[in-house]
Amino acid sequence: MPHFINVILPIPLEKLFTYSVSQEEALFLEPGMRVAVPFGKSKVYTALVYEVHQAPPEVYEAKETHQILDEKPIVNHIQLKIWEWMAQYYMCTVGEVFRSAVPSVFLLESETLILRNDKGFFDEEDLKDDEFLVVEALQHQSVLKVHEVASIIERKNVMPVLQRLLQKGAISLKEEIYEQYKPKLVRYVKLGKEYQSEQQLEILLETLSRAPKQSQVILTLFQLQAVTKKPIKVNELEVESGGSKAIIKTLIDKGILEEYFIQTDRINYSGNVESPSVVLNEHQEKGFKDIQRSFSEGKVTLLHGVTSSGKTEVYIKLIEEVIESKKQVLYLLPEIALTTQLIGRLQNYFGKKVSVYHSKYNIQERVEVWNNVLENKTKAQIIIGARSSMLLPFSNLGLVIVDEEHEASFKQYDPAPRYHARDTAIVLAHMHQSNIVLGSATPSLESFYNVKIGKYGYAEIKRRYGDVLLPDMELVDIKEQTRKKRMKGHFSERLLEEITNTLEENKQVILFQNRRGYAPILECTTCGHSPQCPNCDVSLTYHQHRKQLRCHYCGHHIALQVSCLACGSATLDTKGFGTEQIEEELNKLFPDAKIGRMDSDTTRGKHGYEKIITAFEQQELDILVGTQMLTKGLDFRNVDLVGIMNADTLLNFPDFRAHERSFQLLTQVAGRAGRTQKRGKVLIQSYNPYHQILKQVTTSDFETMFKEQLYERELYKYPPINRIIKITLKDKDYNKLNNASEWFAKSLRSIFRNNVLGPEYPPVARIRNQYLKNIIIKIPKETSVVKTKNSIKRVEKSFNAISQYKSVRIIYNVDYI
DNA sequence: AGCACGCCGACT
DNA sequence: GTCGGCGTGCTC
Repeated sequence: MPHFINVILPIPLEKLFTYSVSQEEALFLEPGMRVAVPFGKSKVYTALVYEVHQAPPEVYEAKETHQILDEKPIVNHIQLKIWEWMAQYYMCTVGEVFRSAVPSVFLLESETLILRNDKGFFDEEDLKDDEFLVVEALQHQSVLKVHEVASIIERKNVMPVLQRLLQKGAISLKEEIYEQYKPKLVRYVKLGKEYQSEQQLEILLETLSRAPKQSQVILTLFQLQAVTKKPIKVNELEVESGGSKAIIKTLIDKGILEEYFIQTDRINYSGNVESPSVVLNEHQEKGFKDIQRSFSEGKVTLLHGVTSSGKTEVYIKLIEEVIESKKQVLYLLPEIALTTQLIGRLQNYFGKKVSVYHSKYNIQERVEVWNNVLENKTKAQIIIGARSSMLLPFSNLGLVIVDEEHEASFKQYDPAPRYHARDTAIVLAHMHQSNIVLGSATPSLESFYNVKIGKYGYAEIKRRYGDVLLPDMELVDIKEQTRKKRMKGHFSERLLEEITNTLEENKQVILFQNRRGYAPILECTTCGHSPQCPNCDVSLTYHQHRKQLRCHYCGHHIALQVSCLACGSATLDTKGFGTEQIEEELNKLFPDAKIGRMDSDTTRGKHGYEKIITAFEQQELDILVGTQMLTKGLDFRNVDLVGIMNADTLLNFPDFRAHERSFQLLTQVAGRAGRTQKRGKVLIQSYNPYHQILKQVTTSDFETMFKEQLYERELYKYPPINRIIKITLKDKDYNKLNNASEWFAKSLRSIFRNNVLGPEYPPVARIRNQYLKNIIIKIPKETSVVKTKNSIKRVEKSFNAISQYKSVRIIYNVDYI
């Protein structure tokens, strides 16, 4: 009886693929193990076993499995279940989920290697010039890679040449798979075998008497060994002896020292566990009790705590209870809120049980966290991480925390799967029968709505920690000020006054401007022209520090122009402003103050934030200018004043969520002020200070904001009352795209009537020379979401049957944010 | 998604 | 003539 496996391939294809295996392999294999399989003409892919069975495929012959890559499954059955749910719900393939769920090193891909064919006999005379070049190169180098051949013969398409060489018997090809994960090895040294005894050592030192540095190294090693019985690291020896790498290397080469390697873990927390337990104040305690009550009813629970109310302590208390029962904990945060501050705090309580997982960690570290979770190790009992950490191989989740649940960055935008980590985590928690709490100072309308209709439980903390008052908020009308010419750059008199006062009191200031760079657009005041990106339909953004104009979509950049490209006049001026410009203005206005800037330009890299945050914490900086990065979970003790440079850019954003977002963002930024004792001050500059949202922010009136926004969403059939799916069509041919999207929208309209919007061009209608058009489908709450998706898929099928539209890409974004 | 195959215009 | 660009179809 033959045996087969159905596998998931990491590509956007709906189907599973069937390969044949031997009986032994069939007995050994389990779902969740990786296998290498041949796919297409020449490639070898990493696939994941989905099922092992004996039903031969009917219409084709299954290829043989190339190789088994795991001894045990690296993915468990709950993961396979959640992947399928994600693929179904977010309208993508399981393969795409597979690709983004596992660390990239798990997905080995083959590379074609070109080898010399020693057995073959061929006539060199018979070779063409480029063929000869390859053969010649193989005389010096036993193996070549395809791209190396390309550079040798200076051509792009090398396969025909290689095919000819293969036929002539000059070369052979090999598909090699690489295991990319390398355990971290630490290098140790010990004395060589012949020199272990004291006598021999003396003789040795004698012979080295003319090499004082070398004998010093030997002596140090001897002393170190006497003190500790542990192995001696090379680094350690180098530092202790004052020797150099070269000296140690010489000794190793001579055989006097012997080097060896020990595999270590990259993830090691070496700090002390300081706080045995948290003590909650009465408000936190009440919140905690409410959460527990809601959990006992089996409900998803929203923790609504004002900024600085100490939600983290409540989480810690919840975690404590769960780890007692040996279950796993997942603590999800938006990427930008994953700060050293917070990680440090959790490690203080839970020490080695905490592991961190997010994209700034290198792939090797991610593999280790993955394996630790898979093996349910104690060191990975509590995972704190961004969106993708919910895809780790949990087998035993007891608690999921989604902090800052309102954050839009929980939704993956590109590539597929375009999933919302909060919503998916709820499904995941359900599969694990785990509790889940969503926390925020400014809950999303979705979650609060779910509380209102009784679907979610609710807990609240209304007071700030230590009973500190919420900051005093003031709106500043900059329209009036601009008219009266009272503005200094982008600063109103009120804001300057407050900054001066705050600095005089030796307190710190945070200024918020939700735009990085110097100014978004460079414009000619004579003709109104502003430089555009040639590949995308956007104006280029001006970057002061590099004297460049850059496109934020495709990375295209040109040097800063002196005169207008259209009319030639030297009357170029900036329009709009970013953090960089604010920083510059501050330097002039407050020459004595130390000013820092925090945005994605200044916080590159794994430890990017830390430097700036630490500097500000330790009061090396007086004023910190930043984008929304500033809003997340940072706890600065000495900040008295928060200034919002311009609230209007947020409010006028063309999106149905703009008002909700503005409320959240402004409230969160304001929450950075006065977190201890003294009441903080917040100034919001705006051209439109009578805007409802601004009023609601200043009075912290979440309920009214919620009611008004919900009313509007209901009126215009937007979430949370209705669901929406955004369909993006993409093609490089403008006319084809227009026809195709009209066709698609028309077909959809025949089913969903006026619940179809568009097709419309997005704000940026062309990116990387690809034109874009959006269609939005609103799904009324009484309608089946599954049926709707099936109907859409059917429309797509007939669409794909039209040959002229085949090249048009279709992208689904379910619950588009 | 990748990749081969095949057709067609643009050059060595 | 050959190269590479792009459209099309297929992958167990």
